[in-house]
Amino acid sequence: MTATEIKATARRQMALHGTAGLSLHGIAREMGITAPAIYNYFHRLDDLITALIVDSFTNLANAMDAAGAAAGTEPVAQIRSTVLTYRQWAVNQPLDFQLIYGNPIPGYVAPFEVTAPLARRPFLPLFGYFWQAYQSGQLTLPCGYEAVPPHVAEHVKAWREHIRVPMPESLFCTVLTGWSRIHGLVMLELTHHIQPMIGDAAEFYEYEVDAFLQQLGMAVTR
Amino acid sequence: MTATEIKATARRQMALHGTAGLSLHGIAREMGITAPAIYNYFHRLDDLITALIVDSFTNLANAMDAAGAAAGTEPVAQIRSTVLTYRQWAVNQPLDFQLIYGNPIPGYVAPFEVTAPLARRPFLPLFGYFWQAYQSGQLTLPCGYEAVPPHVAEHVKAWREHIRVPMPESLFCTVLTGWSRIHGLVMLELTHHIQPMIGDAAEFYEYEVDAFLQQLGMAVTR
DNA sequence: TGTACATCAGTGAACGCGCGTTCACTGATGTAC
DNA sequence: TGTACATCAGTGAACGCGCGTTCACTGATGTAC
Repeated sequence: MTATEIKATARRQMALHGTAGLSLHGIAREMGITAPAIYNYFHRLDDLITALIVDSFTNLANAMDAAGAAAGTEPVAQIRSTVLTYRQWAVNQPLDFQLIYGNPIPGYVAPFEVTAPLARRPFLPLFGYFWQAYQSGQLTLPCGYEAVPPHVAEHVKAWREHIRVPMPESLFCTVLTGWSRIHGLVMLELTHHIQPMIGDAAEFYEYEVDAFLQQLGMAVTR
Repeated sequence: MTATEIKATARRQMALHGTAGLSLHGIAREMGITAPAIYNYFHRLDDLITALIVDSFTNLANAMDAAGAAAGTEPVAQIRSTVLTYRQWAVNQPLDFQLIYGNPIPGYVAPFEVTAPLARRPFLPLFGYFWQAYQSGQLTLPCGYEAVPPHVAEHVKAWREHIRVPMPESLFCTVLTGWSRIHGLVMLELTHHIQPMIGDAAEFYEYEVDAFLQQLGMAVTR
């Protein structure tokens, strides 16, 4: 038995009973061992959950990185591929996605110093792609985003240094609104709120991604 | 004691322990009664949860309706006010919002025939406002949304009849993407994923709402 | 005004269950000589 | 090749706890006569 097997079983348990339904007894039962055996691999249940969260962020980031890298060197294609992978990953392992972007698990407190940098990782390449497209003149700011409100502008100025992409605040904010647009669609799909209205969530997602890119003046060539 | 008091206590319990942390014993403890007493008001825990969900959808819809009605008769103002209320309501009672738009509660199965019509209610007036704005020529379709993909178009054609708003598929879809845009922001705010990046979530939300309206060609007068 | 009765919200004990965690232990495996 | 020992993953019993739900009950309140 290894920590990896325990985590894999935990993921199956989440799929069956939700992120809040995770339990050492339940995992042990499925593995055919006793619950205390797990303590040889994780000090506490919370540590196992943290490990699962770390894995999820890492796997999501890896999937998005790989998608971007596989899409060639054109920013439009890289962005499109990365962003389609965001949804695909969420749909493929919805519970892992819920673990990092859904309701917190009752009683569990995430160690912020561990999760905060990981939470940024999936999006760092994306900022790079957008910055590259902006510099090469392929990207124009869509209307409505010129005037960044004061508190946000101030905050973003400080934060932008972190990711070493010296893009204007308005572009930085536009990229973030792009994230929220796809995130909203994914969440509404995972909670089954949007399917009744549009039928094919994958198709609708692509439609919205392409609309966003088009609004940035980035022609989509498929 | 009334069913209303039980539900109010249940909401406080959710705020403390999350939606998945709801329990009859916990509610009874806070109310200073015994758990079986609650069975005089709700047949099962699941019925209590369903009642909470019904209340949440109703309260959200009422809040949005009131906001739209209070904003006058100009569609732009009505839309803006309704949509700002969407976030405000979520921020004011985040657990009620999680109850309807977050992870499902382990073991609980929602009665679809009850919740499905309720889930639509908050958005019906919005479709009306958009339709009105479209008819009066105040609204122009933003670029990127002209070509609705085939499966979605087919589904929407059937569905549109439900809400008796004969708008074109492309506009219907645009409105839905508007929903997903604000929904994504609210979810990222409630799970504390976007504050580190933009600082002031309320300000950023308004910025995005106004950008969306502007992209529809709807000038915002505050 | 007084008595008999029905109603019914809430009690308290109990049920079987699952939980996280501890603890002393077993028993297979590998290492040192 | 054989013996003594260390290592350590996994066991099994136990702990105190909280859970949803049932059941027979109590005791206050209101009603009928």
